[in-house]
This record gives sequence, structure tokens and C-alpha cells, in this order.
Amino acid sequence: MESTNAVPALAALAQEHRLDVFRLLVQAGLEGLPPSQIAERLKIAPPTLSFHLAQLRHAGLLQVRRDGRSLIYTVNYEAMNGLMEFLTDNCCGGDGSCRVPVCEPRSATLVRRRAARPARPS
Amino acid sequence: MESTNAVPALAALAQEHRLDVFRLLVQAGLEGLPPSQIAERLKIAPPTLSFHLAQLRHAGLLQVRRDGRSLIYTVNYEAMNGLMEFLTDNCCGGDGSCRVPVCEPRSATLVRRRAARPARPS
DNA sequence: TTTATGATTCGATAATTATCAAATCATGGA
DNA sequence: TCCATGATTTGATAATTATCGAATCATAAA
Repeated sequence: MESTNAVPALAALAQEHRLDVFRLLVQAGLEGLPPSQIAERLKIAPPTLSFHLAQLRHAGLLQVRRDGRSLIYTVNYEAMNGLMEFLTDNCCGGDGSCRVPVCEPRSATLVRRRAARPARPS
Repeated sequence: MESTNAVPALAALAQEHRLDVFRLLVQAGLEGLPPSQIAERLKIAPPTLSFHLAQLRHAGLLQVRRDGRSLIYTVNYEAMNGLMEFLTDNCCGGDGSCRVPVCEPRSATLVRRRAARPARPS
């Protein structure tokens, strides 16, 4: 994740409806949900939801696949983890004391420790 | 961190200058930096920077203290960690496979594992 | 008190964004 | 082919946001 991607991603999340949608899909996991169900659960008008889903997708935070007449939206966990890493990059001067969040559904490798840098002269 | 706080926090970060400022302060750690140095490093006009610092502060992401004529801005790590937790809340249906990011400068307890929920019937 | 410096606030302007009714598109079934 | 359903796109409107010159505020030193 770079600055170029991070700002649109954060902007996408910085809206009540979109944040709700994103969090719902984070919880839904790889299975995902169609707009009809999201709209019903969160009480969002279909055109408005469609607009927000497009924003999240263009920001790289969501992926979409088709299943018959339904579209299925899922979280792009790689982008989500990349954003977390970007925000905490070189946290506290990179003393190695902080950890990066990693969310990988049904995977074994879940937490990576940052490479520690030599302490700065004080 | 709740939804009420998360949207303003994300909105605060969803702007190029503010994201740069925040990340610079994340790296600066508890020591922090005065606006004059931030402005110089990031090439931001003082009134504009002041506006952005206020946004970040009102969002709860920054704290400020005074040192003579200078103000010193620092990251509110608790708010930062709360935001991370909120975004990854119940990740992947809460199967316990994901971890929460925690950044605590000069602290020992750095990663907390989520409480796993019983698996849903499939 | 006067002056200098670091920082914020005011005010005006330009640009971006959220919403939803109506129309359109895409797929599957009759 | 025609119809029904799930979803998106268009278009218009209302609301919010970023920027910076000029003015103001706060602290420290002369």
C-alpha cells in the first residue's frame, strides 16, 4: 500500500454507510454478500448503495464476482492489510516494538513482526 | 473506538496532507513535533497546516502540549489502535484467526489475540 | 512596554461529495 | 421473445471541504 492508494482507501471508509458496508463484509468473510442483502440489512436505497459499493471497489477495498443475477461483494483482505501496514509504518521510530495487523481468512501465517532498525543515537 | 468516532478519524486521515502529517508523527513517537518543523518538512503553508492539525486533533488522532512558544503535536496511540480494532472487528466471522494491531511505544504488551467465537453451523 | 516569533483564526473562493427518482443494463425463466 | 428481478447509471440538487492572504493571539526576550 502506498500513499497513492491509501488516501482513496481511507476516503472510501470515511463515510458512515460505506464504513458499515465494509465492516459487514469484513465479518462476512470470503463468502461475501449481494447488494440486495446489504441494502436490506443496512437500510440503504439501492442506487445509493451501488454508488458506495463502486467507491469501495475503486478504492481497491472490495472485490466483486457474479452468481447468476446476483453480484457478490467481498473484502479485499490484501488491500485491507496493506492499509494497516501503511498507517503503522515505522511506528515509534521503527524500534521494532510494534506489530502489523494481518487478517487472512483460513490461513495459518497471521502475524508478521516488523524488521527492527538499529536504535537512533540519543 | 465506535462508529461515531471512526468516521471522523478516517475522514481526518483521508487527505494527502493530513495523512502525511499523521505518518510523520507516528514515526516521531512520543517526542512529537512542532508545526514549524512539520510545515518545513512537508512543505505546507502554516494556516493550512494549522487547519489540518485541528482536524486530526478533533478526530482524536493527535494530542498537543505546549513547550514555550512551540506547540508539540503527538499521535494518540490509543485512538490509533482503537481505529485498527474497529476496522478488523469480528474479521472473517470471528473465527479467531486474525489479530489486532497494537502500537504502544516503549511498552511490553504489544499484541492481543481476539477472543474466538464458537464456529457457526455450516 | 515594546518587539519578535510561533501558531491559530477569519473570510472568501474553488472544488468535491452524497443522495435518490427515473432510466437503463444484465441475467434467467416462462 | 417477452417478462421479472437484481443491480447500475444518469442527472440534478444540496451539502461539505481545502486553500491561503490577512489579521489576530500567545509566549518569551529585550
